[in-house]
Amino acid sequence: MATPANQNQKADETIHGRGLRMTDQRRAVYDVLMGERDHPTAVEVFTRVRAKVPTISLATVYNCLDTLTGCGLVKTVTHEREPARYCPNLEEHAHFFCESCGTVTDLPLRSRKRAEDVWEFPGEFNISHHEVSFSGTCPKCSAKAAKSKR
Amino acid sequence: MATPANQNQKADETIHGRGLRMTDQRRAVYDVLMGERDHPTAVEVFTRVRAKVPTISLATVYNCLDTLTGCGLVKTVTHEREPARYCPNLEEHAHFFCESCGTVTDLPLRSRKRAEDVWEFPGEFNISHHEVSFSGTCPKCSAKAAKSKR
DNA sequence: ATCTTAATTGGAATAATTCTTGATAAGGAA
DNA sequence: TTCCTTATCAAGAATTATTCCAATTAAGAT
Repeated sequence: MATPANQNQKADETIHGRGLRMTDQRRAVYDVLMGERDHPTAVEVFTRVRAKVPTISLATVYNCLDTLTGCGLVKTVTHEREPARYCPNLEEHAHFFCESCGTVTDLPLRSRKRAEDVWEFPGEFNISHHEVSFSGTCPKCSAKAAKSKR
Repeated sequence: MATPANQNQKADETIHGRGLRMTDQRRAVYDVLMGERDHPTAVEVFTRVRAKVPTISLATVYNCLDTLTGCGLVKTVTHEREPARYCPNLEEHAHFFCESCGTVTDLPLRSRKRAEDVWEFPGEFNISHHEVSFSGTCPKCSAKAAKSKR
């Protein structure tokens, strides 16, 4: 069981609160994201979901991902025009993209820090969103590279 | 004259240093970016460049933008799978995307601040790049919205 | 049980970008 | 200069992620 029951119920309520239905397809997509939290692309979600709902179409996966993000249950993650990835972590965080192995890591905000304080806003900007992405090599790949160099 | 002479010479040297040539097309693309610094898309660069080099093709504009970014003379800016934009500002900075008027604003780094200090890196990550983008409404559009609401 | 509307499906359409191939042009050697 | 080699360019085809569309299916309300 990928998604804890209480999380599932909260998702249900959120969906219903918008006058929408928690269909099998939406639940399955949500479960996939809550299961392996590795920031899959739409196509990856599609192949995983088909294990549970073999008749689902890619268009529906896109639709489900849209509704889930629209409800605020899931976040869309983009990086350099690569296919969009999806993430059920609702806490404020940034992402690290490993150029070597392709993994994506969540980077939590350090306590008492705010992104808005790092850059200078020349005027009265009204911030509704921000997205921060780092890239380079992850700890595993960095270690591997250091060893092979020696 | 869009690009100051000394900037132009530096660009020449950078290009030649890589064994490449500063062709009319590359110069024209670079001039366009240094001229109106409004983060144009490839297609926007294309239409502007055609005023100077009417025979240039879109493929060449893409090629030129690639070589210029490869040489570090220009940066590619992406935001939520919208078409890539191009920016000749080489200082470290973030971008603000106005959801109302579409303009992109450079946000300089506050002195003595570092992006890496805001997020927690669980392990020995090797950072090679980072990209930070905010979105919302710019000062002009915020003011307009406030006035019309009153 | 029926009605109404939301949701799903499969395929076609779109849009940004990349690839391919042949033509052009530029710089260096003879 | 003339030739040779290689980089660059141009035009259009190809690719890829995503969205759109029209027809069917399913769910909840009456």
